[in-house]
Amino acid sequence: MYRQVKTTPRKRPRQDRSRATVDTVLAATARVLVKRGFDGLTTNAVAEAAGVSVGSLYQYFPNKEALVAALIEKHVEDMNAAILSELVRVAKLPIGEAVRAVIELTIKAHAIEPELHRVLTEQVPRVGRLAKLRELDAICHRMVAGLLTARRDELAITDPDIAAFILVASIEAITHHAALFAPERLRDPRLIDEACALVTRYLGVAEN
Amino acid sequence: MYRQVKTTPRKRPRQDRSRATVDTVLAATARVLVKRGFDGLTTNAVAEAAGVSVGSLYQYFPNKEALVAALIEKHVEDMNAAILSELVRVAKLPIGEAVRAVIELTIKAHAIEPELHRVLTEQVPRVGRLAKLRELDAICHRMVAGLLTARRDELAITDPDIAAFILVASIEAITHHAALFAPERLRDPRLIDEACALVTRYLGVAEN
DNA sequence: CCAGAATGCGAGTGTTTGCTCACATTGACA
DNA sequence: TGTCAATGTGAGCAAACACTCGCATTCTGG
Repeated sequence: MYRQVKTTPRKRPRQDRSRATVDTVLAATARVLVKRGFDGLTTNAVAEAAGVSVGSLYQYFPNKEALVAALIEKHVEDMNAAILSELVRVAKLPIGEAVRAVIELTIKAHAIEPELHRVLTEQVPRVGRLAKLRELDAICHRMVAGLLTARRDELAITDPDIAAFILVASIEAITHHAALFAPERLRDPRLIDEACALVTRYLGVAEN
Repeated sequence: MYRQVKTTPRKRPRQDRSRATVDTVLAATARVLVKRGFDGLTTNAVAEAAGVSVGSLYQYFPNKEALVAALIEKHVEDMNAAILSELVRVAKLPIGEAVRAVIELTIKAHAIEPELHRVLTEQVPRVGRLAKLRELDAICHRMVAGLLTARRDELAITDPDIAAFILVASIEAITHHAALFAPERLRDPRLIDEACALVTRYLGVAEN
């Protein structure tokens, strides 16, 4: 249906030199995206910004799509890692605190390269890159569903799966929306309080 | 920062004939987008699909951007209209019913040209088209904040503005997410029940 | 019925840009 | 130190595609 192109690397970098090249190119891709926007992202521009020749770029990325795909993958992995790494610790806290911690984690994750995040979500077509997003989304979903199931007796929910779906979508959207449209709200403690209230009241947990 | 191009029509269609052309072209744009994706959207392809020459197309749309901009504008207006037109009626219902009605309206709005909706959200860069989106979002936001304020004494909220922000973002996200990633959920009454629960519990309204 | 405006046409043009390839340089390993 | 693989180079090619322009057709108002 949609034009689908290969985004797997053409060649594996074997020496340190070439690994550095790959990193430089990816960093340059991010810089060009932020500075010139998606329209201004040409392979020549990226190569120039990276201080590398187009040829070298094409040694490791089969096409422009692959460049963007790799960048998106890295970015969403970084964001997800920021949340998942702490989720284990959070699991041990009392529910009220756990909820707040998760929300604050989500906000913190959105503070990772925010300009890049904005460009990626606003401008970059997600053709053929949704698989990864869905995958990470599913991981989040399962983790939250797990947390809810583990404490099921403390909560007023019927189906942990549906509850997780609703909560993940809501918290993500509130954070994302605030980050893009009203960044000042993210510093407003009332927003965090209300987001916590949304979750705790839904879960039937006593508010502190 | 980003490349910004004019998207205002080059010429106003004055006769019925040309108004029909404009409509045909827009409809063709939607068809091409759905069938070939954003990458496959070329002005020549649109003209051909519309059974019109490229020249005619350029009489009314100064460039390809304008084509897409007009389509997006129409689509979001259609979706917003579906919600706003009913919102007045809803305002008179008892709160529990009003909440459910709004949620069902949101779902119904997402059933308007769903394939087009998917392509527009997944593939089309929103460069220079966010103003309209923010504007309509702000309208929704104000309407909901108004509803909340009007019934403030029945509700357990402190700031109707923040509450509206949270609720609009959440309901939109739950619906959108379900529509794109798990359409079968939209037919699951439990999802709607739980979404209602999320809102009513947050607002401190007794559940039925 | 006619003149001028509005609309429609589509082959062709100019530019942009993704990507290649023939060659140069550097590193690994014996 | 020599050899081959790995890596780097960038001028230039080829294709795609947005957009123009000179002309044909249709409509409108008098």
